Amino acid sequence: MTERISEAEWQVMEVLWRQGPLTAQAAAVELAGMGWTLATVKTLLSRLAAKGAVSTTEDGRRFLYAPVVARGDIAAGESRRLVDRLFGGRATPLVAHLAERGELSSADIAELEALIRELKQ
Amino acid sequence: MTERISEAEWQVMEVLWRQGPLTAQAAAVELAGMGWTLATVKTLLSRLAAKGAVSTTEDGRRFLYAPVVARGDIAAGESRRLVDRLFGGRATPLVAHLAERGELSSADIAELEALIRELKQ
DNA sequence: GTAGTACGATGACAGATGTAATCGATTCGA
DNA sequence: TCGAATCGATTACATCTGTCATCGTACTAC
Repeated sequence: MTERISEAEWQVMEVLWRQGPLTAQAAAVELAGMGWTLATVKTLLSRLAAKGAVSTTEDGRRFLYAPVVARGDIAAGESRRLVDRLFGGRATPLVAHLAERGELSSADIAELEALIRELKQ
Repeated sequence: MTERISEAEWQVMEVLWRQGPLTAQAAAVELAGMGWTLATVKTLLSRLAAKGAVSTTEDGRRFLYAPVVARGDIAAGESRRLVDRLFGGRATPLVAHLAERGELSSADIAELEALIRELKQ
């Protein structure tokens, strides 16, 4: 459960988080954009099951795969890792960095402003 | 130069960014905290040189290794990747997420507020 | 009932990564 | 001058990742 999830695996998790329990087949359809074969999707699902990130429920002859870990938990972990590694654990430099690089639109900035106001309560 | 830099390699880059050109020996001393042998540090430096992330300048019988890529460029790329992957490319949800998880101290929030004010000019 | 089809399981394989030992050449100290 | 120390280079090797093929089995449609 504390296992890392690779980037390809993350894509698979995404559809499970969005679409709830799915068969491998259905997941593959949902992942058509990735250009993977069904075999590849099955491998990724197996690996996710092996590391306890998804559960398998028998549904006749096949499995329904459902996410076990919450998206937010993984996202939190990965964000933390990045912020620790790249910005000494502080979020402000990250935001400053994104801003500096023009990665923030004025809409983003407005949104952030509202968020900050909210956080200050 | 567009090659990714692994996590272990990043640690090596850190000392090069901080300490300027260094010999493998000196870098290893600087990285003592990682619990790596000198051999490991040398391997990482070679790999970084192979992918063009550091330059090697002969200094007598050994090399001085210096960073070629800017820290900010790598950080930007990695941040972007993470934000794209986890938050649909928008920074606000990342900040909101960190806030939600209590990852932001009130000092952080104050800092962010100041930053936002600045960004609005 | 048998030929195809659809499952999950298992095996494959190359490239990246973490971690390190060893090697051939050189230099330096005694 | 000769052995020790030190370089970078080469080799090693297990694990992880991306990507997929194959296999044994069970069902489905004729």
